[in-house]
Amino acid sequence: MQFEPREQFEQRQKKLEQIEALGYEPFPREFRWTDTPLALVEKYGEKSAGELEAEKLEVRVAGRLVSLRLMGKAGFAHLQGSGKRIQIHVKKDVVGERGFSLFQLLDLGDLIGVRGHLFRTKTNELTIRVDELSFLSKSLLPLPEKWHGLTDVEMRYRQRYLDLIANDHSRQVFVARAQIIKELRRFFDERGYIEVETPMMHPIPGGAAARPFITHHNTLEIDLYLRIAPELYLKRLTIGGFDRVYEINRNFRNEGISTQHNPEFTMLEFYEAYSNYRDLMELNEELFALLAMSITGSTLVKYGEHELDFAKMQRLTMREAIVKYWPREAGQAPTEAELAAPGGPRAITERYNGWAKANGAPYAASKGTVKDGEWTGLLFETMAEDRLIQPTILYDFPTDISPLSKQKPEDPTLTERFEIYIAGMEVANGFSELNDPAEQERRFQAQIAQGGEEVPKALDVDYIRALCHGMPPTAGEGIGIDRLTMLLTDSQSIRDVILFPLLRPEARQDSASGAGGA
RNA sequence: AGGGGCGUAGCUCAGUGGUAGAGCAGCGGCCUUUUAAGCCGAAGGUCGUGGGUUCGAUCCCCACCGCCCCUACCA
Repeated sequence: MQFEPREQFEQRQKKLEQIEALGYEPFPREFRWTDTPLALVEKYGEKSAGELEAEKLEVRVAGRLVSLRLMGKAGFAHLQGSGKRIQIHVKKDVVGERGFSLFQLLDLGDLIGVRGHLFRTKTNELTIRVDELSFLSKSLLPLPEKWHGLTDVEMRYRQRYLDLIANDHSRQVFVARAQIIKELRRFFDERGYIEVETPMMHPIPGGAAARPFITHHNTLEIDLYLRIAPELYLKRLTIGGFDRVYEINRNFRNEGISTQHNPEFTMLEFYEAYSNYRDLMELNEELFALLAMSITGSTLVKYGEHELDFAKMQRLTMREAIVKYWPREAGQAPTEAELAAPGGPRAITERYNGWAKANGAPYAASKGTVKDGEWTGLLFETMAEDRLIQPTILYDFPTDISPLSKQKPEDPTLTERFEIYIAGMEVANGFSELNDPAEQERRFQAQIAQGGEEVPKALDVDYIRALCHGMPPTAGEGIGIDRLTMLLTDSQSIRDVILFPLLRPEARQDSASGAGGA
């Protein structure tokens, strides 16, 4: 076991031995505390020096040493815990010879506990006069620099614990993430939903279009796929009588990595029997406003250069969005009727691409797609998606790109499906669930016939059989928790809201590989 | 995968074709109300890795590794 900086590592190990020689346990088992640093600041932050003197309250607090100013026979330091710091004052004539020897052997980063009482210094800072010092754990490696903190992005991701110690903002983001998930649970629990867990390893990966990760089960001697969506299992549960279910957990998609994509990401999926997609739209408006309010304190949320208004959501059909965001420079915008006509979307895409390619604008890459609905989806993505900054419900998706959604009764080329776009990101996807087993089988077969890496290779016969047992009319939706967290914490990269985002494993260059005995 | 940028002390960063500096942290010394503590002293680097050009490379060129951004794939 040997890590850089070697010299400091060895010095600190020696200090640990000296601490042990003083009679302190090097790795004690517990510390009984009365308050966290945060609790002290909250409880006594307003009390005057006189009030504190009169009460002479004894407190016991544990934390990490994050600043240290030693002056001969006394010293000040800050203990960090619960995201806050509290100053301590250690005097030799109070803690005694042994206690002060310990204090002198401490390094920034060490974990200690103190017993003492509160007072205010000359500069009026709330401080603990330490009567007794407890050694709790040694930091053998130095903390990042105290003033600039840790800014190296790579180290912030790889060694997130350092980021969390050094950067309070980072800690706040993950606290907010936890609150978001808690609020989501509360929201759905209150509405009679039951939380479930469905398999992460699927024999047939379904419920979305994505390339899966492959793994293997030894005893069964079968390949399994890390799930790309829980959808098909959750719908089996609505068949089983769980009329309102949700699951919050990871999905895995073997795709690229970007500021908006991590190979494993967290989704909330929920299903509500006897409702349709319009009901979900209303539920979403309520949910997003409530979340914004409870996490940020307002329905107006700063995100980068934008101020997002979660109090209202614009609603647009996909065709309306194409008409609305059609670039003026590309000539006359198509009409919705043209987009609805057979062959229309393809002709319109070709017209648009002609202009886009001549003018260096993004164009709709066809990659072998042929159906009208696919052209429509491409057109939307090309010209409208990243312009949907304010929360927008985009609805009425083409059937061609919505294999699990129920068709609109008046227009079978469209489905009762919507997605929510905020800051140009897709954050939710919901629809009236297709529960006609024959139609579902047709759509699956069509997918398989079309082929492609993102499409299941085999028909999920059990799912079709489940539908044959009768699924109630149901509306279901998935919400991307990582992206939602980005929006509510003003984070520009998904890696800033995932504690340990996937990075390429670092090549071991130092001797740390010899740490096998740890 | 393609394009652009970055990689110098443990951390945050300067810098130059003649083998490197600052602040903080660390080490030694002084200091019992300091707070980015101060003062004095000493130490710390195969300048991401490997080639090449050159009398000489941390700097110029090439390749590789890692990270970031954009594009592509995708939610």
